[in-house]
Amino acid sequence: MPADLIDTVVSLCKRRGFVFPSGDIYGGTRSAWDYGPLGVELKDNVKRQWWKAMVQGRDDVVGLDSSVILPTRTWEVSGHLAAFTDPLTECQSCHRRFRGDHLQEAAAAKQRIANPDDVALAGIACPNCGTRGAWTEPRPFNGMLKTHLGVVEDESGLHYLRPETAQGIFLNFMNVMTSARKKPPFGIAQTGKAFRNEITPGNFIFRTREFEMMEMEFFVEPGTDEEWHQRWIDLRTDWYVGLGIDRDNLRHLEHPKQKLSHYSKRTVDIEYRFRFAGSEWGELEGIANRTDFDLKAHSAASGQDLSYFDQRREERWVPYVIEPAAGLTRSMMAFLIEAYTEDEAPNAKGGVDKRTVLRLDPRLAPVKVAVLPLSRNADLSPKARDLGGELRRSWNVDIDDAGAIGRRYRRQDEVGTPYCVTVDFDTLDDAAVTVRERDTMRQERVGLDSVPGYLAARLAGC
RNA sequence: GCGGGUGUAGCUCAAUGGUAGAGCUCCAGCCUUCCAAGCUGGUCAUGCCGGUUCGAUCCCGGUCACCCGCUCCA
Repeated sequence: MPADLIDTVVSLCKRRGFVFPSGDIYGGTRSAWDYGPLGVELKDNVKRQWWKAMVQGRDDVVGLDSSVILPTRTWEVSGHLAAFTDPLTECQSCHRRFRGDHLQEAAAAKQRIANPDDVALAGIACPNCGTRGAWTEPRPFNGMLKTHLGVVEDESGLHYLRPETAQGIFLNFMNVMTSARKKPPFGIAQTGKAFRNEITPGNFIFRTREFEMMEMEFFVEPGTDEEWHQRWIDLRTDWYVGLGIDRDNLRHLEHPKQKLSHYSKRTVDIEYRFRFAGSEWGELEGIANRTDFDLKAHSAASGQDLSYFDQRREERWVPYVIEPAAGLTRSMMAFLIEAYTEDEAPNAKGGVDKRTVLRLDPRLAPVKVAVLPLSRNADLSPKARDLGGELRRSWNVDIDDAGAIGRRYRRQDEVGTPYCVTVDFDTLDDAAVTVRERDTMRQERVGLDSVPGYLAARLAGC
């Protein structure tokens, strides 16, 4: 395994059309990536597996697709406008940046001053280099991206792009609960884009300003929330393992109390061993107990009752919310890194070659089957196209008749295609083909008519 | 946004103040070709803008992008 595993995978992604830098011909734009032909398949497959596990596979979760732009009031009430607007100041000596209010709070506590605002920033020494009072004027740094609706760019048209998809779920809580005839415990799930004005984007598709999330808000009776929280932590961890992530490359990180988000009572992150330069682990998903914070806040601000009438107890209560919130592009990256392997395979010259294989779960593989005519001669290509066309009704299929057969096997291995079907000269006589499996390189002769059934048995759930 | 570093084909690496080369990849052709084979041919590059100069990929300025640091958190 290469030491610079991430670099190797990133390079593979660009070379084979998984991920391109966005706006490449204009020199690229900071922190944005486009998903190429194979990348969009892989990303959609991850999303589909999440949806199957979280929505279609359960009778207590339903789906939703809410809009990116919501009423501005949403973000005032949710607390994001306040929480995402941090006054940042920079030490002009060492150029480190700090939260101005945090510096004042720390100094106030030290000097036993009640109100942090009474502490002058000019008197505070830089925690990094010790220089006193070399601070720039604190400037608000807003983590939300702004846009203006309407033809006139004024304050009345100011809107924000959602920094999480969850709020669209809270706003639709009553609509969904009554129309879908659900009652707690039940959940609402959605996937979609979210936007954050990150200070430091980077690590390939790990942190970007525009990103895709998979979120589910699970509404439960107060008092049962802690039990449900733990259950979802386990379920979500098992999901990654079930799709091929080694349990040893996953860990749970309990958020310390003082670092909890403004809405959270307890948050546990599922982290993956990305092996970044600088930090080994990176977050895949946060599972938060959001309590009744959001529903209560929106209820109070809108005047709409967002409580549930419990017929059994004959009383109203506002549900607590357990939220597994996953980064789609982050888990895609984790699946890629986990799947990347290099081994050795004999070549036609009698030597040994490096063989790169993406051992993706077949459910995630961008291409399920490759159909390879051994030669372009002897009418093998038309035969292959006929077979490919038939298989295409069920799966994403690649037909490749260019170059040596060994090279084409290797190409498919590199992008994780689980099965290759080779049409050879004998096919014309015996109406059979060779099916070759990615992981074992095992080959089996299968009659043409049996190929769809043979593959269907092995690609169940794809 | 600030500091430091880096920008030559898709990748790895050359070279030069005066026509930018190679290997691999990729594409086409030949070959009854089952694990990156062989032979022939082909496509593709000095990030962008400006300055100095007869002439700039090379020197200078700006800009953009990337990498490292400032932890933002899906």
